[in-house]
Amino acid sequence: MSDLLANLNAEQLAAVTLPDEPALILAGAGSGKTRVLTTRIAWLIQNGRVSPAGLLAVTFTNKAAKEMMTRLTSMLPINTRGMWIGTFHGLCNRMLRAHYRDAGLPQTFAILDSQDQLSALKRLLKSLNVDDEKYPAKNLQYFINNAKEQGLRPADVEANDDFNRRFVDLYAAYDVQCQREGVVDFAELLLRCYELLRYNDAIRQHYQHRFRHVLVDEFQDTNVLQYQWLKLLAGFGTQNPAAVFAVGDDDQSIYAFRGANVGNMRDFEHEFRVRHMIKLEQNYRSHGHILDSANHLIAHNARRLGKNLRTDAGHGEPVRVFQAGSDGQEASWLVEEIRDLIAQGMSRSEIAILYRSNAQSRVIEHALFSSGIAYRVYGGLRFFERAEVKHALAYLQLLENPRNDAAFGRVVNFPTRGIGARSLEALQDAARQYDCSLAEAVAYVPGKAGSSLGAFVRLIEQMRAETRRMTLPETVEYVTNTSGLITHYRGEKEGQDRIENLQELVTAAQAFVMEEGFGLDALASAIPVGRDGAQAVPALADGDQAQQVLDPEALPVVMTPLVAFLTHASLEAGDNQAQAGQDAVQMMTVHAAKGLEFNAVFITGLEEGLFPHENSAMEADGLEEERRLMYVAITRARERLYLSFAQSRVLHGQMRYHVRSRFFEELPETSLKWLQPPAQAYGGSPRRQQNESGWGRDWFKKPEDVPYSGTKPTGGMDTGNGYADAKRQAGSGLRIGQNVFHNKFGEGVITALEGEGADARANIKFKRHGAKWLALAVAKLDPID
DNA sequence: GGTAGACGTACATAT
DNA sequence: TACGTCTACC
Repeated sequence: MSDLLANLNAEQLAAVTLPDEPALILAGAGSGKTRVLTTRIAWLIQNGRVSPAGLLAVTFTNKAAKEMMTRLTSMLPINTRGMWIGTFHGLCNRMLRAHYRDAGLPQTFAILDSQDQLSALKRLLKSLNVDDEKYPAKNLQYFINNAKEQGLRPADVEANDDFNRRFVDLYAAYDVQCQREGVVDFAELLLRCYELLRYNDAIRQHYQHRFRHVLVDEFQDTNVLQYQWLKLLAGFGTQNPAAVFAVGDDDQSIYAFRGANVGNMRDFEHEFRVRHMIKLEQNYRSHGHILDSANHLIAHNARRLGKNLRTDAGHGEPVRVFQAGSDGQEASWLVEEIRDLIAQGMSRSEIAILYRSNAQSRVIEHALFSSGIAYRVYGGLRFFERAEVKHALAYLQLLENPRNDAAFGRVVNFPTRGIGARSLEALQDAARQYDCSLAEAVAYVPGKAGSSLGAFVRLIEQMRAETRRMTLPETVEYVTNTSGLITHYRGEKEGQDRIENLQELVTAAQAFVMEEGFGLDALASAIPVGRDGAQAVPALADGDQAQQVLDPEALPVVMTPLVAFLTHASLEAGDNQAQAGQDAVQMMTVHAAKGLEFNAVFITGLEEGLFPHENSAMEADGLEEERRLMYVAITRARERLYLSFAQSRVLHGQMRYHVRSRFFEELPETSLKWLQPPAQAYGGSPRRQQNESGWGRDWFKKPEDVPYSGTKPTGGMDTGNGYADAKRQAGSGLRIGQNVFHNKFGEGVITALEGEGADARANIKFKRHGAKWLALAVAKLDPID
């Protein structure tokens, strides 16, 4: 029985077993935060303090939510699927689906991701003939999201000048457009759900009665609206509020740019009269020098709740610091250090390379690639964000809701059907005139344009009819074929990859229906009845929501497999690379690294202007946020930490010269090991002298070993080197049977070789992309073992 | 009406 | 580098 509590330290134990009252847990990096949160849930359930249906736990990322469910399943024999554990967006979506009518939404509302939102805004600005020089869609997007994150509708936003008034008007027009099209953006999910709870007494009271415990992860990253939502849900100010258990770390607040408000922690403490505040300061992750560095650094921030991490682990290795002449040298040094680590037996996936912005990854990728070190880059274009996948999803969205103008506009002429800009303009005019959706406006367009448009609408209708009795994977496959997408890409020279992604989408649909418990034979567009033993659907069909919400065990599972899949695609953009699971060095931004840990961590590009980023200087609290970001980066490391900066680097196609980051002056000198004399920084002065540990490798003596001398006018990593690489490869003896690594296709094996010199070609069978002929003069191949 | 190529411009972090 | 817009030409 007490198994759950075994191996918790005193602080953790106290947190897990707190009474049913508001609590704030200040959990330092690596202090077992997730463990405390999940053990708390398990303990509450095991001791009968709450039923699985009576608690709600919310996180920010899908990854964290999944992790929580996995751990919970391993602690208790319960099915977590029906539980209210998820992200803010996921949980709000779920509530909105269950109460779509009260929320004023169509049952099958679609979710816009940031990209979709931006194009919706561009469309709006165009239709209103707004000068996009003066009112750029991006600024408008920022304005709207910012307002929504504060819980403000257009009428609530104060506009003190004409310029701002225009923004407010556009915000209002955007909301009207979304409503007409039946789409909802990320911020709207939260705001709409908040309003649902706020203005509908029956629903609010239902959830307030139902959730006796509300647990919040990463509380420091909540925005104003999320906090308000939590207060409503937890019945703040009512007779019988839920116990809110908030876990967070003010030192790790790094999302101010998307509305995170660290002040929520203080507000929570005061408003909820928190009597239980527990600090988890015992760090189980990092060696001493690493932790000292983190503590020293973060002490430079003024506004903190105050916390100091301690560890029982020894000092470990000092933090290695490298000053490179250029970004290319920095990358070469990384490669050498990583080789050493691998030689010492560290697995690649335990090594992470972190950087401030995604653009920095390329030079590093190139160096790793040339050295044949497998790597994986997080971020960038993810699976569900790819153009061809989005096209297929747009067709699927039209099956659910033909009024979705975003989806309609995306594919009405893709593949091309003779519906050009002229026809579309006529269609948009008609839609405006009759105040209807594009699909409905088709009837008003005369002539040839009208008939081509009509044919498209009939195509969609036909697809809807034909897929009525299909399962989700069948529907996806049918749509990719019948839409003409596959045929279209077959005719394109780079089309094969896109076709494979479309096939992958079918596979993803198969996996999805299995994982989500729909099963392989569930119809795509039918609401499953009795799933998870839930009986939520019939009540909804009656239109009697009160009945449904009064049943505390009812799980509002009202999504059809297709709607659920589309939702999944919007809320979880998926992974970006095929080689998951492969033992590869991990590359990502510091933001993306939050919540993760690695044996060895490289923090690169530690230069003024980059990290701290130059744009941060413009924001209030900007520098402190950068420092917290650096704190997050440092505390990712368990055993080894490496810091590097380059005096020159190619950025946006231009050579830039940087001074090393001020953060170096904020780290404890005794924990650092400079790998060579800290030379005169550009425009700055050296603070440090050589320390006792001596110099590292002398990189400056062997410029010929450095793939990037930084002398090229542009980044140009693909130019020039290709042919030289090919010669080197030819010389290095590629042979049949040889395993190779390709940047794009991943691992493969050579099955044939042909031609010589510039004509040399190899047939390679790739694990994930099938067989391909690649010209050695062009393809970048590296032998692997 | 479709399409390929040239040109200009911008670009931090992300559910 | 990557994407939107413009232009020439089919």
